[in-house]
Amino acid sequence: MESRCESCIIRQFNSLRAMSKEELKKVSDSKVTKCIKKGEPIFEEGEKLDGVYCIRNGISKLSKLSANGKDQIVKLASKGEVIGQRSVVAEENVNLSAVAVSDMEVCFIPKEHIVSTLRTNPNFTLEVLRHMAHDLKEADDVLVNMSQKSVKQRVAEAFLYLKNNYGEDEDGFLNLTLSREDISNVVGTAVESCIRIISEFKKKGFLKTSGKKICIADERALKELAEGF
Amino acid sequence: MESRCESCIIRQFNSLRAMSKEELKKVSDSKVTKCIKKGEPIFEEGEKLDGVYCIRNGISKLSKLSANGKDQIVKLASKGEVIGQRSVVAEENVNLSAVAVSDMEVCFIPKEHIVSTLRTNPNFTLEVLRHMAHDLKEADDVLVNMSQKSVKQRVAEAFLYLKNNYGEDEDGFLNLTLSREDISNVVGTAVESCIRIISEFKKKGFLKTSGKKICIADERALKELAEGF
DNA sequence: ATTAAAAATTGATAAATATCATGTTTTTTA
DNA sequence: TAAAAAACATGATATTTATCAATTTTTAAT
Repeated sequence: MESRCESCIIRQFNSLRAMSKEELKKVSDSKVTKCIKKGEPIFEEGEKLDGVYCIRNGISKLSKLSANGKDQIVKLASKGEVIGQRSVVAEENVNLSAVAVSDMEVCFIPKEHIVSTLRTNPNFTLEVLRHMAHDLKEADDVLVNMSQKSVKQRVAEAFLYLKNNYGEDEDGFLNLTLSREDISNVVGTAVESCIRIISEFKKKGFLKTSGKKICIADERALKELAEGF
Repeated sequence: MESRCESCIIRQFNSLRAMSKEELKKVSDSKVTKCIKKGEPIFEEGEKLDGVYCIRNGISKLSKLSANGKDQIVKLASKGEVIGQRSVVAEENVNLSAVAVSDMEVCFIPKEHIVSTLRTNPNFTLEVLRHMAHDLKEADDVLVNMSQKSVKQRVAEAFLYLKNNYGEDEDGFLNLTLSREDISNVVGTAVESCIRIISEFKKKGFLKTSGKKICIADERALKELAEGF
């Protein structure tokens, strides 16, 4: 199960691909692979991180607790993404909590290797910068959606997002099943409101369910709703 | 009025301070200083930028048009900040429009200089990366505020923000006066709702006005409201 | 200085969303 | 497998916020 970073495909999707052979070797020698069960935390808001986590498998929610006690999910991160990078780069405590929403396998990489490579390998630094620039744009988009779209539109978008990013199984059900509470925390709404909207979507034939699994039955309708027709 | 980057104090506040003497000289030789009147655009969403803008004076709103035709202000940028950097780094079209909310003086720096320095000077790249990491954290915070606080709380926060970041004049009025519409676009609400809340704050003695100028009369009350008491 | 246009304001009303209460179903645990 | 806990669901209601309409005030243009 343990494998070398040098031969890890996951790496190709993130900034680690800009590391040199030697740098990668050091990372590989010091990395620790961990299994994290659904529901378990990887790190918590406010902690000081000693490294970053490269996701080999599974999906994590990155969220922030607000003053009123609600958790806002800021981002979902999955295979190939590196989390904790922002706080290591900025030399600050993490501003988000990371909790597994499915069983995960992650590689912990001590920050020394990241920091020293940042200082010496401009290709790597630039690669990290590009990823961060991308994340920043996404954050802007999320903000605009949040402030300008209705809850119903945001719920519709959330399901489309889940389909586009994590796909569906052979029977057409979404691969990633989030609890109603998690969906509410992505969308930024009360759980009951979220549930009501899901019920409405089911009645209208936009969604179908089987147990906990959800299936997008009318993608076009959801899209039109999300875009605002 | 024209001056050399090498001796510009503004530079100390942004990533340009990590440039070497020679790099800075090239930048200084090719930069163009521009004056932008209140209300005029610096660049528009979707454009391809040929460089970045370093703000010497004045304040700009960075906003994004949503599908329903409303402008969401994502950030206010002022003296010392470099705008357009994200899109130059990511080699993408700008995702935000920049419009002056007060008279401005900016220096346009052709992107070649930024890009080549990014490739060769890891200190500079790291400095840009740190700034971007900071912006990303701020974006997360804004998102959480937006989704978890009421409009009233967000309006209160907006005024506190204006005071903390741009200060007040000798008579206690905010240095930066935004139109009601701009405030609404920061807060993400309808203009009428925003005006009603400002009226309420005036009645309660939290704010005072004189013509267009606004004065924070009871900062503690606004803070408590914003924090949620 | 006069007129036109834009910005600010207020009221009335409708629509969206949250909250509270309660019941059901599903999952977990002893 | 029974009991407890957690997740899901729905109704009733309150609260928040948006929308529409009309008016006043301020700013800009001729």
